[in-house]
Amino acid sequence: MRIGELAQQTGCQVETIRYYEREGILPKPQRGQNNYRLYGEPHQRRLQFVRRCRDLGFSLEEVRTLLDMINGGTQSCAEVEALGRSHLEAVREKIADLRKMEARLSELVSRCHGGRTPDCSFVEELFES
Amino acid sequence: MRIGELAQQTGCQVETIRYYEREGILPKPQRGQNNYRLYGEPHQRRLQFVRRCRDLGFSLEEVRTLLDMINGGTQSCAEVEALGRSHLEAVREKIADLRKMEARLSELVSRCHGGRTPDCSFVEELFES
DNA sequence: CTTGACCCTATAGTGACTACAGGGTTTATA
DNA sequence: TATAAACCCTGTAGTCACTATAGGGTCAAG
Repeated sequence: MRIGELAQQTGCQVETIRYYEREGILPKPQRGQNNYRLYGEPHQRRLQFVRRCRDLGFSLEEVRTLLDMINGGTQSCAEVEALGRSHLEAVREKIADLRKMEARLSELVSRCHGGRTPDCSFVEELFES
Repeated sequence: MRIGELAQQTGCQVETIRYYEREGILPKPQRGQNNYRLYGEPHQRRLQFVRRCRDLGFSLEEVRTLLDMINGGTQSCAEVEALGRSHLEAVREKIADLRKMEARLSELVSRCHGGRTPDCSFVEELFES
């Protein structure tokens, strides 16, 4: 199939697929007489793997690492697990950060009573505290 | 004070301060005979405002909007509140996203029992599901 | 005087895309 | 058959919010 269909099948943009190829995340596919890329199931499965990892917040570098582990053929589930746990920890930290942000924003917003007053506690606190 | 001291006082990098000036977030300061930037308290207070907004996850564009509201002199606390609430909502959505991510990662990781097995459920699920 | 810290401008790089320019190929329709 | 729109290609630049580097000037302390 051509790149447009692969994009549809995987929910990944055409341009992103080309980007992944340039970055070495996807191998170069075969080409037709017209120089169009031609993809088969292995490419599709690999791209779906990449997208799932990305959806889980893995960076491309981490995805690359995972793919290397798999393709090395000497994949150790312990290494994969370690990467997964490390990333899970990062996600939890990010959640914690955002929760702090949320709490502070909630507080600031709750002190807003709207209106056309020149004194806005939201702004005042950000300027002073 | 010079830029290095302003950086220290505000916890903001020298290069970031220059960047903010280029982006129009900070007004151009006066210069000394040596062409060094010279900052006073108004600049410091403004930069601290910018940093606090950034720490709360506001984009530079949103910061710019807030500053315009304030400097327009016709600031309406309702507008500020609206921006704050909208942003708070975005933060909550991001948290929800991350929570989903966390849950999925937790699930995948919990199925990992380590070891040198060629069958890694983590990888298998990402390739197949 | 020397040297290291500080300052300056201009420009490029980061990560993960996304958009655009300019041009070729395919497909569906009149 | 002709046409127009959709699709494909490569190369390059832009997005966002910084961050780093190159090359050069100024200041302050020893």
